[in-house]
Amino acid sequence: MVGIKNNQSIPSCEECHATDHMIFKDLTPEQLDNVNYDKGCSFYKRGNIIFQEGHRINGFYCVHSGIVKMYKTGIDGKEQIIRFAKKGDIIGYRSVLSNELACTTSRVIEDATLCYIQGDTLITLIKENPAFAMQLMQLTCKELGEANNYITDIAQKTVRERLAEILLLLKDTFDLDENQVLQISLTREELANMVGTATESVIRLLSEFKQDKLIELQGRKIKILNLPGLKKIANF
Amino acid sequence: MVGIKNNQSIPSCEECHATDHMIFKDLTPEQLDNVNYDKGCSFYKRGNIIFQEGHRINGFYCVHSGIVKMYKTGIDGKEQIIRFAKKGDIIGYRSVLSNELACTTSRVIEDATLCYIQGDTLITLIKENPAFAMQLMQLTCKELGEANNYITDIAQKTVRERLAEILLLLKDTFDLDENQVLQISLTREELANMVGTATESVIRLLSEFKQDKLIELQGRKIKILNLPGLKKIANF
DNA sequence: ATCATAAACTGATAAATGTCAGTTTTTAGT
DNA sequence: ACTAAAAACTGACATTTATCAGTTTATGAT
Repeated sequence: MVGIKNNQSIPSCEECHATDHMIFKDLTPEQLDNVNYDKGCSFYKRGNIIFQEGHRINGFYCVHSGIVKMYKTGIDGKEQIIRFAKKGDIIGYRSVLSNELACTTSRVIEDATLCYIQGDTLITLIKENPAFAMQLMQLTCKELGEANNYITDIAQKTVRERLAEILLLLKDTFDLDENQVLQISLTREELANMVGTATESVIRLLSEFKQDKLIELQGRKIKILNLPGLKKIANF
Repeated sequence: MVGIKNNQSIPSCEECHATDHMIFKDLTPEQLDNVNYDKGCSFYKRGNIIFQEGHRINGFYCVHSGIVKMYKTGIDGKEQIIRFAKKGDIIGYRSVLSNELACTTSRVIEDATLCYIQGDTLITLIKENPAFAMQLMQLTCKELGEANNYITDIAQKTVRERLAEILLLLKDTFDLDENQVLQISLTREELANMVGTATESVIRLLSEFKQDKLIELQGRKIKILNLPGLKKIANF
């Protein structure tokens, strides 16, 4: 069955399906079709909130385009960015599976289209398709491993080392364009909220990196000049 | 089938099964019996290593008694303790599921008996028993949520706040005895490796907490005198 | 119970990072 | 292109935390 809802405004899962890390890659054509048919799609502008920490969500979202940041709100409302989601990534599934309230807020940082899929659909797929269940578990385990690494980094590395590491992470996640410029635009405050430091510290350290010819700065554009140098600073 | 291997030296899963957070609680009696039959058990003395970061493990362990610490080794060999495992907890399952090398080392801190279960057994159970699969996913999701909380804490709270929080965590995980003494014995260095700070800082801060009548210290025994006071410091 | 060893503790000092206040530049929306 | 608002930047200073070196005490194996 091909979903009759498919039209120009509702992108087909097929599009995301090409993405290599797509979670639905183990679904049968029929199962994928069902997801495609059941889902709802929305466009979100930069700054929009998809869901908020502490709220109940009954389904999860799949990012079709754009970039979403996931963060927790800590002391004095200071954000701690936990991760980003881009095309093919799913967000909110943790809350559906563990039946807990959302533990992060997700906010659009680059205009995005997201598909909403009912929690029941996820549960049904897990029961019907063990390969999909394994895929999902592996995703969760991978995220858990990364979280553990991040804990160790924040606990043991200096702010300088962590900032270098975050730049490398951003490079791996969002790539560089042909001029070696990071393909994501973040404010200094957002960088600080990833690193876990004060905005002023990020500003000062970026300037240092620039002076040391490791990077070049033009507004929010960050050009990577010396990758090995950054890796050395980050202890990689 | 009741496993013929069961004898005094090999504890039955039934014993752990009473533990409320036991992961195998959704198994059918037959499935539990299979696990019980297939498993191998070993006794480990304090200080023994169960498995090591970076090594391949083909199965996972279930703690029957004792306490195990899981840590990553960071800069200059400094440990970062990620979590503890006690009766009924399973360790190493993340590596089995994600098919990655172990991302932590696990070392016994209180003499322990652990059962070893083949990875295949876990995979089979996931495929056979969707309820168990869900249970396991929920465990992973819960750990992931906790990891995210921890990231935010380390990134935003002071060492003082984190130490108070760790004392509260230890209280919740290992309880207090009738004299309000923490039922786990950790060195100052281990506390520092949980908090993510220097040993000397933990020593000084514990002294401060003692002076402020929040706790009492006798060697490694920590007696909680003022729980609300600690919660206030930890921002809870 | 003893004893060697490891852990706990103390003080002095250095280094990293946070905070605050004010100025300049950039960004995003009309 | 214009412009208000937000973000980026700078410098001075405060605070926290780490480091180092040395002393005392507790631990756990025999």
